Amino acid sequence: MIDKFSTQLRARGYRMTPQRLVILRILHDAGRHLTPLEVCHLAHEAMPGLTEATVYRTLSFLTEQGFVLAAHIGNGQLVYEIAERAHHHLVCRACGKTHEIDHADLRSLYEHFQSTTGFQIDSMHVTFFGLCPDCQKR
Amino acid sequence: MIDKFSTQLRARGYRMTPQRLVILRILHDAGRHLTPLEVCHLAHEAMPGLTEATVYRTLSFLTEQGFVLAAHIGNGQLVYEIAERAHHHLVCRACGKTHEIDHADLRSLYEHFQSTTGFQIDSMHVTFFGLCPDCQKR
DNA sequence: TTCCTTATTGTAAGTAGTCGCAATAACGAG
DNA sequence: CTCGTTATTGCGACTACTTACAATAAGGAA
Repeated sequence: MIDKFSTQLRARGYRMTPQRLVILRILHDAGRHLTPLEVCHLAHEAMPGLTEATVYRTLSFLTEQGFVLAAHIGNGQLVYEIAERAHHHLVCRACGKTHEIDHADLRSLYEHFQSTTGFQIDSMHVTFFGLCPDCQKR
Repeated sequence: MIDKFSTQLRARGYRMTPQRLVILRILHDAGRHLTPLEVCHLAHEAMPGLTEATVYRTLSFLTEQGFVLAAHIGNGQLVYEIAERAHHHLVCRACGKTHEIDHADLRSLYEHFQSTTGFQIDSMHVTFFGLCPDCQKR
């Protein structure tokens, strides 16, 4: 799976490096959202020489390349996740509870955008904010 | 209009201050997205004593209160806008071109969320990324 | 108007994230 | 396998943003 990433990178004129491998593996093994700082810590354990700047640069590079998905989960917090299946989140503005939603639910909206504006949307990890059922009662 | 904000703030136990007035006026007069730093500069012109920390705190406070909408427009960039009409954006990942879309286009999706998950969504300013028609050709 | 409570600000120090540049190393060519 | 090109890293300095805390001032009550 990570071999596939390497091949694709090279095909596009980029290079696979130990640093990128470490970061991909961390995101892959985590199987959940990680903040840049969490990735920094884990990466530093796995490869002490790896610097913070490289982590930030790598995360945004991998996101551009489509290997990683980025999402904003409230008050400016950015998180990253390996790009395995497209999905989205509902986050409760009050208690922070999150609910995952399938990409299929957004497909018809994206088709609508495509036909009315010509934009081909590739946001595969959108966060919507609101109130969960419990917090609506209060 | 700004009087209405003052009244609502006081009704909720908060206070209207010259700093908040300055920042609301800046966002209102701009009539477009502003970055926190743009707001800092404009606020500093309008009220030299006003500090950066206050601008950041005020923007996030006004967002919580629903007077201002925040949106992420790519690589972590956060922008603010006065909350006058709900709308969303399509942003081209390649050239940065933006296209505004009406809130009505998302209404049925939000109703779907409400009925399947119980979450009441209040994201009134979502950004979707993709490729604009021109960049798709290249 | 004056006083009192406490929300809000400024200050200053801290943390998170970015950028330019020289050194390094991936990897394709020979 | 060796070499050369150039993508990528580490470094260090910088910018963006946040936070704790004491001082200030908004605005309700008397």
